[in-house]
Amino acid sequence: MASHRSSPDLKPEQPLLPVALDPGLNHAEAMVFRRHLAAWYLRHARELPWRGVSDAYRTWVSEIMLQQTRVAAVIDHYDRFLRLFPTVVALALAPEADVLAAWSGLGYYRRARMLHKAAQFIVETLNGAIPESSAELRKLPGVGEYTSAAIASIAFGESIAVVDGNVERVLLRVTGRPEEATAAGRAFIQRQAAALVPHKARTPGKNAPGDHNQAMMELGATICLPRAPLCLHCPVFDVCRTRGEHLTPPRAKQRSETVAFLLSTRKKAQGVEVLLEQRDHAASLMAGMYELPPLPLDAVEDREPILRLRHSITNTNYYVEIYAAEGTHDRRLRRAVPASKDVLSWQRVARLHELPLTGLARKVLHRIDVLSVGGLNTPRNIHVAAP
DNA sequence: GAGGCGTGGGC
DNA sequence: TGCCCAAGCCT
Repeated sequence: MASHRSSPDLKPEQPLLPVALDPGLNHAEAMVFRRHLAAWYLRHARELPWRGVSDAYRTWVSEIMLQQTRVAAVIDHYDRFLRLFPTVVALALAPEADVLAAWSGLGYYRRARMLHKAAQFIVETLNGAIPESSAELRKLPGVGEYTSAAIASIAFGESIAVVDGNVERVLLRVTGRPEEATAAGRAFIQRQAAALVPHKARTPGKNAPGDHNQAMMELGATICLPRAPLCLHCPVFDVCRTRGEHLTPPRAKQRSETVAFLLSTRKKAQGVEVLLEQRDHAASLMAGMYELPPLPLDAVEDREPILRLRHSITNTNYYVEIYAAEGTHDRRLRRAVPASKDVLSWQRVARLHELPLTGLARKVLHRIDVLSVGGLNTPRNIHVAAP
């Protein structure tokens, strides 16, 4: 690196960096922040299934599930996933389709594939031991900056800051810095977060860094909310420079679209079956997963759906209509399905929970009571009146 | 570095 | 029924 001193006769082409304007917390503010946050977390931490467990595998699974996913959705899947795959070895040995089936409804299915791959890597090359440092964890597929820091601090007490969407929002509001999607903006947040993390605990049973990181996220998730922050309940109100007001860039626009799917069932000796379509293995979206056969809208113009619901995928709000074809009687609707025969198959409803269903298919089949939660019940009442 | 990848809650 | 997002990662 060259010297930063410039010769006096050299005219600077750009103004000097506005170092004096760096709005980070000073040392005293950081101390107050950390102490108040810790006290608050002790009293207000939610009881969540993955809290208070001392099993790095479980921490890892929970953190992968929590990526861009709401706590409530994770709670719905976490216990069942761990019953099916209680150890990293069990996960590594399972067929990928089983892992996807257990993930059905959580979204971002690549996470499940990468989790599965990482488990196989751990078993085959690391003797089944989950790496204990953030640097080593970072090498696993599906484990990035956030997740490596989260697992290392929560499961192993490493003193490293996690920065997720919650932490970023909290730190932007506390410091008053406007949100900007630039390297400088991210570096600022990273510096602030790092300055707040406690040292690794020496007392056995204590985990100051892990608790602090979870407290930061908990604050963002329950108090420092995106829309209407609950500032009067905030433990760091005293040191907050904005108290809820901060600048954010405009968000991407949303689209809306109407789509239709076919619900076709038949009765066999072994039980009721439903017609499903398997998505292309090369599809970018939900590759290889099963869904109800899509119908062209012009094939259903004169009909009434048995079910309407909303389903959003990334930037698109889908208004979904489900049309029923009973047994083999309704051939016209059945023939309107554009899919080729080799991607269509009849699946026994009693075994649907073993299939990697898309979230929408799962939701529809559940809604009309073909598939109950967990897939344990036998089907009943397939004919449902339109709402 | 931008864009792709799912879903459901809430107003 | 429109819109905003939530404990990110990979390419």
